Amino acid sequence: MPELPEVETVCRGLRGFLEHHTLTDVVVRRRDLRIPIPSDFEARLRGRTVQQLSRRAKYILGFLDGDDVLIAHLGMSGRLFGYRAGDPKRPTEPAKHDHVWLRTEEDTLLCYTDPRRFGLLTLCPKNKLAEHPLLKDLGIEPLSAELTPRFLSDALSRKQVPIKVALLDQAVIVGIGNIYASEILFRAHISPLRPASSLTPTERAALCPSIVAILQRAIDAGGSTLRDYVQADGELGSFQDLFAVYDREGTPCQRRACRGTIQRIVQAARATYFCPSCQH
DNA sequence: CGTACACCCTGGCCGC
DNA sequence: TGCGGCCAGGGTGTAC
Repeated sequence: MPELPEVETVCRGLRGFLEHHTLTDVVVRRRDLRIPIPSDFEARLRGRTVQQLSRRAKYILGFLDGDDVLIAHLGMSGRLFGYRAGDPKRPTEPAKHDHVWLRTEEDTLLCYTDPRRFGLLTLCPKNKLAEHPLLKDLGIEPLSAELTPRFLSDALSRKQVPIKVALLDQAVIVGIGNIYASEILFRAHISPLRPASSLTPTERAALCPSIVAILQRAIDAGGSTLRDYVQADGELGSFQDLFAVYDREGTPCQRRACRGTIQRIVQAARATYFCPSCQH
């Protein structure tokens, strides 16, 4: 499900439920997620107060009082829902794929749901976070000052893979997933088929503002709602209405004065959408 | 080292 | 209605 804009949206939505609140109850129904939930997970969480929620790449990090950080990843199909006491939508029984239920001292219920179980929930001591295997090789945050034309030039000049595949590489820039990679390249007028190292300095420079603009606009829209993705409070994201190319195979290119038709191709076993007429 | 590919898992949809 | 095949927003282990 989630790329950076969706994870950022979920993280922001969860703050009102979790930040400065204490976990009073932890129930794990399935431990065999992508990484097994540790056996001492419940004991280490119970009674802890969430001091701060933040996002790193596509991970949500919950900094607790005490030694630990809660690490959450939503994989392809993971969701996190918060329900206040008295919310009519609040479930009384776990749904089929509700793997973890958390409660806070004010009786907020937090449900972690993930049918495909590509996501994960785990804990890491704060002083080992930087060296955690899931986090230690992550690249730069695209919505930070680290993203510069200079950085992109250096990083892309050494890569032989197509630029679309390079944008998905979380060791270079984090947070870009399969939807936004196509949208970014459309905005930058760059063909997804171009080897990353073949981009001219001008094209590499054009990529930076496209990355920022697409991700920021998607965050502003509350992320994209495909199939049944919803935010932490159940609201729908709307960036899917602004897709220029993703999932639009066969439709006319929206670019002014372009008469092209959006094509779907497969790269690294994943769908890529682009306009062959105005992306070169 | 970088790259290519299979695989992890469940569910929805489409065609027969 | 049932079934097989394909697809899905992510990430990793393995083989070259």
